[in-house]
Amino acid sequence: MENREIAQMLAETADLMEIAGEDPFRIRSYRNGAAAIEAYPERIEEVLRNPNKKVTDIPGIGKGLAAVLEEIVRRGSFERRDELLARYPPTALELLKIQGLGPKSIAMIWEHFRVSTVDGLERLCREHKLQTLPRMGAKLEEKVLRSIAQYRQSAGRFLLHFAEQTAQDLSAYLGQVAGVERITPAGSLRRGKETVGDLDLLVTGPGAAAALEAFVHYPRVQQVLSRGENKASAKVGLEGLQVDLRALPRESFGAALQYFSGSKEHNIALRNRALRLGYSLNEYGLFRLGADGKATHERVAGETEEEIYERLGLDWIPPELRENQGEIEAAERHALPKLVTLADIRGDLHMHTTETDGRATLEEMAKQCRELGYQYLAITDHSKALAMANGLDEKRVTEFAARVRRLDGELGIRVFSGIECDIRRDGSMDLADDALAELDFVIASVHSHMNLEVSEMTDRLLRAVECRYVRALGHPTGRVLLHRDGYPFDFEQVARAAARHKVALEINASPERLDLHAPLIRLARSLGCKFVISTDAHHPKHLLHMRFGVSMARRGWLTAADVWNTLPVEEFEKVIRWR
DNA sequence: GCCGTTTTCGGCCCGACTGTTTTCAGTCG
Repeated sequence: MENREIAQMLAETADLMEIAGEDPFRIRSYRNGAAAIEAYPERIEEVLRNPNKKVTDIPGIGKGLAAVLEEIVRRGSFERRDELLARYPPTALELLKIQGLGPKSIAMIWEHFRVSTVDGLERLCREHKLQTLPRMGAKLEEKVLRSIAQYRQSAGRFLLHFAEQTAQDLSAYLGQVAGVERITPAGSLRRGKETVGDLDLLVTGPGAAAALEAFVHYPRVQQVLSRGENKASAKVGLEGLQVDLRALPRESFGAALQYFSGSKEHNIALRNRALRLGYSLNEYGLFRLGADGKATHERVAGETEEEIYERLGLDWIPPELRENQGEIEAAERHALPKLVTLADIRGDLHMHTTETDGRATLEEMAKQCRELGYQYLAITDHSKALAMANGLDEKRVTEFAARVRRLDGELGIRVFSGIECDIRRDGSMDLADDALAELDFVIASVHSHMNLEVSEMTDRLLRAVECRYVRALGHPTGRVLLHRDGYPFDFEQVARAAARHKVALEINASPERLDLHAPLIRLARSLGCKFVISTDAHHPKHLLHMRFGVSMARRGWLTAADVWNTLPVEEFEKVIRWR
């Protein structure tokens, strides 16, 4: 079993314990344990098997959880979890994802109505039965109905990094099949879309058929949906991500890659273009049209994507741009932007340490940044409004900045002192000016009061952007993927102000946020904004999420020149010290 | 349940908001 799945089992049990009203500190231990295991670089199964190692050496794992881990690995569950699942149906966990309902309410709803599903909950709200329970009223019913609608929208989709991980695991497994030449992800994963509905994998080589056979016997397959000569589909993993694996002949690999990468809108436009030029395009290749207007068997392209685009009079279009948002016209004019790449990134400008809610020290984070080949980083812990994260007050800011200055240069990498400063409800900064003035890089972020009126939220963000110490606006929309929409505000107005005040908009690379997204990036760029791409890392391994932020930037048509943290350190320093 | 230890049990992040109350429980971050 994968660490991620073990962690999920512990976290779910913690949720169930919360519904059962158990000791909150014990629940927290389960959550801590889950986080520790998820972040642990080595497979827990291996650690348990190795007599020279102890799982209790992992911080957060003691005797109790060690026994639980052993039981999970041995039989796929553990006693406490089984007991709780006998008391509460597993669907009750789903209700926790409905905003406005917590464990106490879910327990009460279950006790009173024996309702534990989203559908059942919706009925209770519509029939105004929820408000018969203590402390629940009409407003809550409305809120829950809204949350249910939002929840349904995101159901069945998966975060980009989860889909990527599944693709990598599967590729490693299928790569061992003899005669497999290459395995390539297509679909929205290849386009770098922030969420993925299902995973398309293409496999070529003489062993492609054998790969299909191996795929349906992949140990993590939960359910085989279909199995043909050229394609197999299955639900993979406990999470049930649908994977479609297609075996392809080499001569049509490019056509299939193009076809299955999408987007649908891009492909429709491309096929229309092919028709106008006297071709027919499908997943097997680009074929010449006959005198009758029907496709002949004369294949003029198909082995690579490049030759297909070329035949259609287009430069090759990077997958991230394939949304039929002007990329075909630009490719025709040879005017596609030279998109920013991961290799362009020279620093990471948003991360947390053990000083607040991060899991590694400032030295550990800096070392990891150096290993990634960066020239610089900014340490940006939370400010005091985020009490739950042990945010820094003015005194600690000053002390911490001094520590950062001492460290700067010592590890062979520039370390800038920074803060992720909360924007208070009225738009003022959570820290006094003289504290902010000590820092090199101030990110202003909203973490509270997210349900203000549009005008109030807009004014709040405008005031933050106007603050002379602020250099970047952190995760500007506040969205959390599959969980919460961004707060409403006049983005255009704020972006204009950011451009005017030389405040960069952050593209937050954390897989749960990926905020900003493509349409807003393009809009902001057109208004003259600059950007930073940062990971918001709370652990050294989160620093590797930079690639997701770069994908978002590419989807937003950005070049290296649009992104501050592609600058060499001397130039970057000039940019942040301009006032 | 973990941790650190004044080695055997006490402490473990908490403030603000919301909707429901009429003094606060539950939720959120």
